[in-house]
Amino acid sequence: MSTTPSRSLPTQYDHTAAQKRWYTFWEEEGLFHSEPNPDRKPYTIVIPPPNVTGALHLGHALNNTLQDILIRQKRMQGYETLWMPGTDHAGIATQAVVERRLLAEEKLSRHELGREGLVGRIWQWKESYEKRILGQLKLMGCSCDWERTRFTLDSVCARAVRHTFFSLFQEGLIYRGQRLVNWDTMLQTAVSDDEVFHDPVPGHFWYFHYPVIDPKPGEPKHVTIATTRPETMLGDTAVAVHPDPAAALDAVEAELREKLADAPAKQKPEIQQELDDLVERRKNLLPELITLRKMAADGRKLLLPLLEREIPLVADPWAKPEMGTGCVKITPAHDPNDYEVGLRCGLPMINILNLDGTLNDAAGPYVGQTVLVARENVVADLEKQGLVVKIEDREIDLAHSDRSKTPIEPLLTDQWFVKMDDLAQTAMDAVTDGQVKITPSRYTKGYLDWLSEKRDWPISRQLWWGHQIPVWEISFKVDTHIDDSGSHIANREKSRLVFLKDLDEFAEAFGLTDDIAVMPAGESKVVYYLCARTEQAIDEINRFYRRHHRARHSGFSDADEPVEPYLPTNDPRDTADRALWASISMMSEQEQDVLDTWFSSALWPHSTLGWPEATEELDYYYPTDVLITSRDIITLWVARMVLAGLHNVGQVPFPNVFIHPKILDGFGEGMSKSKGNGVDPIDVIEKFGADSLRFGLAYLTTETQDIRMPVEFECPHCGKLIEQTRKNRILPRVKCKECGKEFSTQWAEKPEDVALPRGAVVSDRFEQARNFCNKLWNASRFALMNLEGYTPGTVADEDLLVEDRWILSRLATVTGEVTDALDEFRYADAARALYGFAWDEFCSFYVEMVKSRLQDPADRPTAQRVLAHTLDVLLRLLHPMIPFVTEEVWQLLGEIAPERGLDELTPAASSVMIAPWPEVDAARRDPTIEARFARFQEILRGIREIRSRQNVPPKQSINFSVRCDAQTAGLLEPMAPYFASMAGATLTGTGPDVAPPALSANTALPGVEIFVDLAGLIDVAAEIAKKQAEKAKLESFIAAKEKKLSNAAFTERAPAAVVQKERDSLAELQATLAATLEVIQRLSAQK
RNA sequence: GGGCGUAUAACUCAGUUGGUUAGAGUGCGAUCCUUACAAGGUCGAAGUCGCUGGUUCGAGUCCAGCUACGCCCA
Repeated sequence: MSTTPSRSLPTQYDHTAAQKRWYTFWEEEGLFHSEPNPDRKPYTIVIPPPNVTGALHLGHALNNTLQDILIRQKRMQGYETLWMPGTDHAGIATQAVVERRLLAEEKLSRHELGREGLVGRIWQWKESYEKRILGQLKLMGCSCDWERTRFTLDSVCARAVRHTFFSLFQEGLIYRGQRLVNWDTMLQTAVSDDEVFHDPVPGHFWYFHYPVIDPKPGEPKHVTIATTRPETMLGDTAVAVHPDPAAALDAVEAELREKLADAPAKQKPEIQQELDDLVERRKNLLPELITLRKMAADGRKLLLPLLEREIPLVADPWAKPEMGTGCVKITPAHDPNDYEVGLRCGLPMINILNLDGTLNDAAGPYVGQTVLVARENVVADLEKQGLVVKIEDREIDLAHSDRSKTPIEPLLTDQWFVKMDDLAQTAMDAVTDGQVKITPSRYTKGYLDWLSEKRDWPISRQLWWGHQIPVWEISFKVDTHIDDSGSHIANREKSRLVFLKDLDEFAEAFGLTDDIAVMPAGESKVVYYLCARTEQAIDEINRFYRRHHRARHSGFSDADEPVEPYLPTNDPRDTADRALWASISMMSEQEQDVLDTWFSSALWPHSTLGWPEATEELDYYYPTDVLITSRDIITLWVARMVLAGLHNVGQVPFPNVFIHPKILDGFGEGMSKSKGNGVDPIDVIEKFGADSLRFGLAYLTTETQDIRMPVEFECPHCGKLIEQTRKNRILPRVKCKECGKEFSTQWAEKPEDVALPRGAVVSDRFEQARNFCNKLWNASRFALMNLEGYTPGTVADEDLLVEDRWILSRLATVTGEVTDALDEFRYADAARALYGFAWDEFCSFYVEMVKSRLQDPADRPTAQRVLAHTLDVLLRLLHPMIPFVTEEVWQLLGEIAPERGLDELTPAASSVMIAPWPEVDAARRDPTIEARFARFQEILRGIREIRSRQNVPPKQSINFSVRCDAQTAGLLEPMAPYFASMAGATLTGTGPDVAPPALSANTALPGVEIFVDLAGLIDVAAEIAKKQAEKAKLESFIAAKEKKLSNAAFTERAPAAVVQKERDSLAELQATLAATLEVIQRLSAQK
């Protein structure tokens, strides 16, 4: 590109071409890649791996922009910088979308397709979305080391998962147990609490009678219970009543009375009503509850209707005497609270559900029916028996699966868990002792609170997409055993199995290597779990399985099998071994469940670096430097990464966690595709450019506020923006208000909708950033055009003019501000500092002022050098936020000014991406110059304001004089040319003796009075009006100040400096008022 | 119910340890196609800092209570 820039540079920055050009350039130059380099300090960030479930949205754009800004800055600062990219398999979420599609498009269930088939489909999905996601990141300009891209389900991560599981297993931190889980009957898997949302739905409250068996005289013949899920009565194993109903009512009443006393008047009636109800209840209900309580103590039983099962009446505080009937049915296998009661009271737990949500054998006549059908039938049958007391309408807070959107059924199932006690403590300690710092610090509390509950982590998921749990189960015969002579005996204690008490011996007996661990499943010593650490160990277990299979089905005489160590011989030991093998009654294949996705995500900071191998990367890059993520996964992910890092590597994964804001729409709601208010970063990039996307997001990343971003549809026909509302955002097609034509949205499914052109969802929040990039582009364009004939050279201080010294001083200050802000994750501060400097100082003043000097052959070289240098530093400061436009300009600047610098000439780096980050040039800081310059700006603004209010035509030049002290006069005189070029005003006089022209407009500033000679032009009436308004304002300020200063309390107690400041300020105001009065008088005389 | 956060111009947001007359961008009004930039320039209007009370010489800022909204946990 050696043509004259002025010819080839468009006046509008073309982001599309630049993005493609420079991203390719960076990639080809290998600038994203990092290798361990002992000569430099490392700086590492691992990407929060986006789910392969779907494409990236604006939240991801924010998350990754913030990471790239730091990565690019640190790279410029000379660190060996690694940004580790990758994606997450997101078990249930991904399987759910693929299953939904399978059903919609091919009418196939996962069971019809089979495990292998479904997993194959999900891999296809993963491939296409991974490609799309990585493509989006590249379009955004992310400088990830793509050669190192990982996936949480790839072989490297899988190895880390197996090793982690194995060591936890070996340490006894993993167990299998029964647990009430949230069961998704559609996907047929447990889902975690985080994957459940509650939605109020209209329902009923049914009241039933349960008959009492053999009531004694005076005792009720039945107990009344209420339920929202009648079918669960089939799993009831008790009815509970409060152990001390009177005391419980007392407590509630006391609380209500206290509340009543404190309540504001308007709430009192409501609370009083509650109290009245309570009194009523005490009268009508309490005696019966007390009787029931006694009956429970006496062991009275009830007859569960329909199934005719005897169930006990128990006493448990879960039964609230102030609620419902005061009695509550207990279904331990299908309700979390009842489960607790079941544990406390030692009740049987009867599961009535099949995994698909139909009722099982335990439901008796209702077997095979779905929950809803069974509900109707149960109610109908109870009605026939006259046991339904009443039915109330009621809104029910129903749990739904976030994945399938179907209601959750609580279900008791076997699950795998990680014991969290010690692990959680390590993660808490890491934060309390400062090894890990969370910014903003307020998120620390939530992290610690959550971990302190130390709830065991359920890690198994009944899914097919994920890391299959590396566990195999074997069980031994309990009825017959083998004695030393090899004959079967019934006495277990004499069995050869006694040595299985020692797990080492177990391993030895079965010839297991160190890569297989054994754990007894419970007390019985009959069932054991084997866990494999490596691929080889898995093979070994498979061989183990085949051997057992042979031993059981063909004995040891199978001549077809290749020779293996345990072939039968006449050796008595072999006989014993044979007996041992034969004693295995069942050996399962590998556990079918997979691990919770977060199990593999937790390892991400070290698994991606090659752990458990002692790789050079792990040694060099670990711990990473910062984790940048959003607040909703602090517990799910951040906490688990910390404890996994400590457990596996012995070091925290990162010393810093930065939690960034969430992006909301104009209604304050989170963005999501399912709401239709999601903005695709690609749409923003196409319309505004990647730099604008990035700068706009960084500009809004403040510490406390979420980012609210009203969104609009962009009409593809006329480009008009149509405000998005809650109504139109869910329509498949929207009509443009401007041109009347229709366009399609993400909801378009019908062919006639799909055929319409698509309307992008955008936000004009990015306009400011787009305009800023364009402003920078044009200032650069000006510089490039005026650098023709640039000769490299240092600049002597005495050659610098006021504006040079001013801009260099400001540049030094801003460099410090931006560096500090980024160090503390204050992105918005950094962006705002740069925005203000580049636009209001560099463009609006420096560039304007340097124009005339560039026309003067004598001044031109110095002006060019300062201009080139300032632009150079500015580009470097802006590069992390807006990498493309800065690179575009950097390259052009490099052609015309390949060597730059004021004190020392330096050849420009081949890319701004690897140019050194600017250092604060403290020697250039000059507060005096900055203050003087501010004075100049004030006066300039005063003149412009007069021009404007007097409607002086822009082309007409005016004369002005300034009455001021000699020092200010000395400052202003050299600025005369700038008043001419920037305000079309000729300076005709300065100093204390300046007299106002006969007809003039004036502006009074502290210590300065400006007179603009407006003979023949002035609108006297307007001017007087203006001055009168000013006078009134000044007078009110003065009055306020005088009052303040006459207050002895103020002058005595406030710091002297503050009081003096007020006095000075009052004096200035009074002087200004005097000047204003003088003008009014003069103008009035002219009238 | 517990925790965290937010409330400042029509909109989106800044506002450091309390201290002159509370700022920016968008939008609005006026004006200008001045050869870097109309995605621009210049100027202007626009605020009971959610409400109530307290601390203080002084509160957008600190404290308490209240209201509204958002998020997290149960």
